[in-house]
Amino acid sequence: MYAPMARVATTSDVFNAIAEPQRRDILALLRAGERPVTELAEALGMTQPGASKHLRVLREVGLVRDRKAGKQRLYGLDARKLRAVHEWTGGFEAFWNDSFDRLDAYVQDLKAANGKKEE
Amino acid sequence: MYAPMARVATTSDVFNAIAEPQRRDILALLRAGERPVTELAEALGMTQPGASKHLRVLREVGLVRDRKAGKQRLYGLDARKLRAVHEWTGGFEAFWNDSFDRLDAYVQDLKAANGKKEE
DNA sequence: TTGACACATTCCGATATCGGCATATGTATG
DNA sequence: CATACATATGCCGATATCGGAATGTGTCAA
Repeated sequence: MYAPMARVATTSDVFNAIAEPQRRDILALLRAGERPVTELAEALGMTQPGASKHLRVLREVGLVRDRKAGKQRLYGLDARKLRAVHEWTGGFEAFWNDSFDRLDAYVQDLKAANGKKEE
Repeated sequence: MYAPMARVATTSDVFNAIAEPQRRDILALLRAGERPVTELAEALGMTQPGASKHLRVLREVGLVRDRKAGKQRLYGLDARKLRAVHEWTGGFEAFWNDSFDRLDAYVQDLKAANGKKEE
C-alpha cells in the first residue's frame, strides 16, 4: 500500500560495484591476467566465499568474465564499463585543474589557511 | 564480544559518495555554479531534507563546500577528489581498448604453458 | 563410485542506507 | 520580538549490504 519506498537496489551498477574496496582490489589484481577464485582470495586475504560473492557482483555488472578451466574457474577483467566512470569523472576535469569561479579563490584560501592537506 | 563484524562504514569515501545516482546529479548540476539547497532539490525533483542529506555526505567527503549567503547556504563543487577516481579508472585504460586481445593472448599463453607460471 | 578439490549458494546477524515526515536550528526582516 | 523563510537533523520503516560459517554443486582422478 504505502511503504516508505526505502532504498533502491544499487548493486547492479558499476559505480556501486567499485565502491567496495575489496572489489577494487580484485579488479586491480586482474590486470595481471586471469586468476582462479582461490588465488584471488588468498592474494587479497579474504575467504573463498567472500571472493566468490564479490566476483559475482563484478560479473553481474560486467566488470569481469569467467571461464571454466578444469576444476577451476578463471576470472578475467572486462574493463569496458570502467570507461564510463572514467569519462564521468573526466567531465569534472576543468574543475580540478584550472581556476573557475570562486572555487579557485576558495581553494587558495584553504591552502593558505590550512597549509598541507595530504592526498 | 562476538559480533559478525558486518558491514564497514563506507559513506566516508569518495567512491561510495558517487555511487548514489542522485549525488552524481547534484555534482553535475553544481558545475554550473553554486546553488542553494532548495534550488538543487527542486531542480532534481527531490525533497529539501533529501537534498540536505545528500549534500551532507558530499560535504563530508569533501566533494562540495558550503558557504553562507544570507538566509541561504550555497553549495559549490570541489572536484579535487574526483581526480582520484578518474586516475584510478585511468589505470585500466589499456584494458578497455584491447582487453579482449590481451585476454586472448593470455589464454593462449596459459594453454601453451598449461601450468600457472605467469608474470 | 568415492574422494578430494574448486567454487557457488544460502542462511544468519549486525549494521548501513535511503526516503518520508516531523521538527529543530538559524537567519533576515518587519 | 515575532514571523517567515532556508536549511539541518532526528526518527522511522523497509531494505541492502557485508562477513562468517555451513552447505551445496560441479569436476577431476584413482
